Amino acid sequence: MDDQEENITSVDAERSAQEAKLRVEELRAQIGFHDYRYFVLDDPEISDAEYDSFMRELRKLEKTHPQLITPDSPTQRVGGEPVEALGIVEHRLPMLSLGNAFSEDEFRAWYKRLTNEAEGFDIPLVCEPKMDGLAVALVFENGTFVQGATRGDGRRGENITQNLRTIRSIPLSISKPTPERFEVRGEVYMTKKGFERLNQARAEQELPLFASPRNSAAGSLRQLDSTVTASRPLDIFVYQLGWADGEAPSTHWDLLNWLAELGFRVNPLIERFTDVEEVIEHIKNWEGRRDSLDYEIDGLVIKVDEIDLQRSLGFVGREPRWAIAYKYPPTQATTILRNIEINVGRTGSLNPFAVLEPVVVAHATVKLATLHNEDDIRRKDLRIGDTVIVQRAGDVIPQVVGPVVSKRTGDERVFEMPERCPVCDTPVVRPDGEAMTYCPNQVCPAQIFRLLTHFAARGAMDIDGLGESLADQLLKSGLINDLADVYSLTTDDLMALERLGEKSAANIVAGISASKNRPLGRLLFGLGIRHVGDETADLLAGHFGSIEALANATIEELEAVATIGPKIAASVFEYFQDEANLEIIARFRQAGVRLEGEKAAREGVLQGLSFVVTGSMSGWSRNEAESSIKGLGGAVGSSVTRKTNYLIVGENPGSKLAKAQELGVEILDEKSFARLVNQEPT
DNA sequence: TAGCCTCGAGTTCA
DNA sequence: CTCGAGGCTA
Repeated sequence: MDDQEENITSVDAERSAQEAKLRVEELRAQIGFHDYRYFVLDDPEISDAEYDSFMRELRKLEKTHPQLITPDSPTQRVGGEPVEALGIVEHRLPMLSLGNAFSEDEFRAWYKRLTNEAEGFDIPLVCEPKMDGLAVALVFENGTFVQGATRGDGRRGENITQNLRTIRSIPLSISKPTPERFEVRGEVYMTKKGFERLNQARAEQELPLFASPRNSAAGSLRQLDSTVTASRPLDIFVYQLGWADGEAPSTHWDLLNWLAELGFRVNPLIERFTDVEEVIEHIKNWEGRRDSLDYEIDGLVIKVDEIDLQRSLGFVGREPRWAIAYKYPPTQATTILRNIEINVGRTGSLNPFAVLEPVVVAHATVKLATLHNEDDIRRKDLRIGDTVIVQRAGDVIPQVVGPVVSKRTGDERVFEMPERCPVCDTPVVRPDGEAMTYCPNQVCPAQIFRLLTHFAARGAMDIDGLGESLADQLLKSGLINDLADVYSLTTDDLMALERLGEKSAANIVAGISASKNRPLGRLLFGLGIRHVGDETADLLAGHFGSIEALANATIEELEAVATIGPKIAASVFEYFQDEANLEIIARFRQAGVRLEGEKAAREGVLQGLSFVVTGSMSGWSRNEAESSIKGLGGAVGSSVTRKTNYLIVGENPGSKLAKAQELGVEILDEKSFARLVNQEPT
């Protein structure tokens, strides 16, 4: 009897679990559909009450059958534990930036270059508003949203999947057939209204206000606790397919429509044109109307419609040639140029900057702006006391555009470059033909200070805890006089400094110690040799393999390296002729700082060879290809020259192929490349 | 020698 | 993000 009873209940339980599963799926589909109607189409089909009752039922079922909860359930948009830190996501295909056109002429020039390559045919173009928000990449697997990331530096971004799930117009699962895996790109933004409401609420709670819709969208997306993100009025427009394992439409226009059909929110203002003149008309049209939108845009993006044509147009550097951002003039403000002061850089360059009467431009208060050099000030005819026009380039970097001449009173002073270094009083020099004026004193305190902070900075030796303020203290106290002194610092030395306890002193010493093992390229970069930035430093490290070898290289040997010309060669050569520099390196050696390259690089099979990559490969991203070349000691160039040893050709190669054939550079296809680096594509 | 492309160096503000 | 400058090709 007992047995039978148990059987019956377990059968019941099974049946009800089965039913619950079906009902849960049904509810999710319903809710997904109504989310789409409400948040994407802005055209709800049912009342809020009906919607709520679906949600309630789903929550209840999930509570009694927790095994049915999946991450793509609408109940999971909000919630989950706050995370400690946002993870890092490598983009399978880098997220690039766009070239800019600031005028009709620049835009026409861009189009002309396209038509030249397309043999004079008219090229259909698609125009879309350029949202002032944050670019994100959304990855879908089997129709389910599985990962979302910020653009970051383009190669890797932050994992904000949980935060993106809270944006209701992003479908968590797609009911229509989709490629097995694909990535959609879009811009997350906040409406002007939403931003104002948010700030109002924050003002009432006496919380600090956000500066702009863009800033608050950025802040909201980077929350560690997604419930905070959920409370922020974010939305998204998708505008591109990153990549897809499967079929996708062959024009950008069709692609956008397809994305819309899949349930993504696509900006309804997107238009397609077959004639450039129409595009220009459209651009002009929108300039006046941009304020009427409830979101901020900083221009329009114009893309080539044909995706095949996009592919064959390819890229220049990090920018696609098949798209351009037409930027509306940035917002400007006028203020008073109070003074022009001088910073002394690491290279001894005297860099004038404007001290401005604080003024709000594009949501930020501007007080300072770089003025680059003497010529620039002359060219603009800026005088101290002038009323000047200020803007933020790319809505970020403050820039003095020029004086308002009509506001001159006659009391303005013309700027004169000082004749002596403002820091060490050494007479300055301006080499022939150069725009910069320099303080020639190699031990000018300003130069030493900048050199030290550069040495310790992130891209160089990356010494934790050694920032500007500590560098300043160390130099002033005389604990450090040159770079090598860094490695003789003790915790006792540091504790003698103000406001430094035992713990932080120990941390700094540990940071210094950890920096001894940085790759050779980082050290070379940190030395601050003129014309040797991070790229050239890596190149030299890979090529020579050790400081020793580099120091002993002749000018000819240096110049033999691709992209090293007479100037860089001379600069490097001279650096190692200087006794003081050699002594510092000797002391690095004593302190145990690594002065050799990576083993892989030095013994790399591609040592001394230079490569250029063109076209796209199926098994490698460009980054992967380049890093495996570099990992084996090879150098990667961006254009084919006589010094190039191999051109690696993927699908739809660009003009580099022709050049390589012309110059007789050896050409490798993907397979032979994979064999060469002795590694199957990933 | 001009023109294109990259790299280097200095920079702002939240 | 900007400008300047170096390297390289045409």
